[in-house]
Amino acid sequence: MATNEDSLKNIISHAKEYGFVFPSSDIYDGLSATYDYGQLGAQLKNNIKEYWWKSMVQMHENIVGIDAAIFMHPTVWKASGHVDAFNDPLIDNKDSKKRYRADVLVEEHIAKYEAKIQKEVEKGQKRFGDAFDTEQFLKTNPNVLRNQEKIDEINTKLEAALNDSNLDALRQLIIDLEIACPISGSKNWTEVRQFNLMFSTELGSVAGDAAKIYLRPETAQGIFVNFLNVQKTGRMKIPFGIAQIGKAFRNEIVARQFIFRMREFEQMEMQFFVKPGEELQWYKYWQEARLKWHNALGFGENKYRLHDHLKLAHYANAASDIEFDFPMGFKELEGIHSRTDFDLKQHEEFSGKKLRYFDPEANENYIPYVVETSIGLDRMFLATLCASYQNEKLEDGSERVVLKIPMALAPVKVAILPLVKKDGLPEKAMEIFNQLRPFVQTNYDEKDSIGKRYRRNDAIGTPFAITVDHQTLEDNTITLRHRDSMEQERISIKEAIEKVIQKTDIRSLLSC
RNA sequence: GCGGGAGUAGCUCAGCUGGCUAGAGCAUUAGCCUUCCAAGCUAAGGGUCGCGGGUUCGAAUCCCGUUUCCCGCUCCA
Repeated sequence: MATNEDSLKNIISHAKEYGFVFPSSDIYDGLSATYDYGQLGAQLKNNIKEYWWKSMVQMHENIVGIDAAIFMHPTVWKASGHVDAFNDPLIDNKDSKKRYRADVLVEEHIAKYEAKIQKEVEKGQKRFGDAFDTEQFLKTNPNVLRNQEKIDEINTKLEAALNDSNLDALRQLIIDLEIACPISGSKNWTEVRQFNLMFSTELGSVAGDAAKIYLRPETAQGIFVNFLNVQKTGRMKIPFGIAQIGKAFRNEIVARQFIFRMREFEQMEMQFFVKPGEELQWYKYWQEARLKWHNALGFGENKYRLHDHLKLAHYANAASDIEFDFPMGFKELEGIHSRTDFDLKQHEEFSGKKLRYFDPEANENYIPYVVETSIGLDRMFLATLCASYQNEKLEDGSERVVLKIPMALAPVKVAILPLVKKDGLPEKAMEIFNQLRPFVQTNYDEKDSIGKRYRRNDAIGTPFAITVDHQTLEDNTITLRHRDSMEQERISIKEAIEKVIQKTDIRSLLSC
């Protein structure tokens, strides 16, 4: 375990040292759980996006991409359920240091009374056997009535407190009921605090309830509200998908583990609209398709794990995560959800607009079902970094740190290195540099010994190095050095250029 | 939000029973050397010791507060 913790630390240091990820506002001591992507990080991130976008949009004739605004009409979040569900009243027990949802504590308390009623019913059944009339019993038994009265009373108070967002009343209710912490058994509670997972801000210069809008907590709703626009203008036929890459914001209580959980993050989502009844077979299809996408990167199948959700969100009828083996263990990387027609139906209701698809073959219209694939871009970035980072022991006993980033994703594809800084070698190297630049991200480096420059490029994951030596001036051959094997081959400049361009092309990942 | 640990140069850290101008290695820059797998030579730059306050003749070091990061709990559509 200690080694895993160390390895995340090493990766964080490495990411900062080489310009992949910096703490945001670093010179002001950073901002909690916010990070900036540096010169190499931005490049790597863009490459990941490109891989995802192309495999979704370019490789599927029935998937198109959009880019919706972060600001959306406030009612969107009422319809989606986020306003209600992303709003939790929380309370801490001061002794056990445990945190609970205040309303859940009360509900669990209510459940105790319900259990008592159930017990009475069972007792009654035993005593009276077949002659027992449950309904009659519930209406007349004094013990039951007393408990039921309690339940009703608590429920009334709980609802009143929740509806008025009266946090003090909620706390008072917990104290009056003498609810104790299940762990410590203590009744030493903090204040109840409201945690809203959505960031809000004001639209326009006049503040007020009407102008209060949210930063989107997920990108999916931007797709749902554009369902008809895209379907009509793109003449899309079901099944079809809409893809989107964009930022989302959640005011997490604790955001941690480097870029794994941030308050501002980027999602790559695709909502696939299907005929009702066919959603589960498409769900399976996308599960497999997405695993294939991950496995094409070659990190190893054992790095991934499929985790089915047992407890489903209110909108889903099937859900699973693709988990990745991060240094801190297997964690969610991508979610695949069968969202049914929940979202479109809700938007129909709240907007009053029909969000239906007319199926010409069946000659009927319906609200499509939705299968969603949703991957965290920042998590994908972290997964790539973690899987690529290796501290290798070489045969001669020395060590090297190398990022074995898949070639197509590597921020820099090739380094052009003159063996020495004289005899016209830099000039020759520059020629090659300029030839390659229009095609791939290329670095030129003439400082320090050749071995040192190789190591520097290993550390940022450059898959190829082209070394220009004296022989190059005579016969136009160079040494092509491979990052992963450290092997070298002597080939012509022309061959080397072709090889580098071909091997690092994103197309090598897209063949399906 | 609670508890634990930490914050000193770009990175990794030493110094921290208070006391000269705050150090090392690596990295960076310039020059030398010219060598196909780091760690050759010379020189230089870089730090208000996370921030604020206090104690003291004197604080990186002691005290208080605060902030950021890591770990655990918690939360996680």
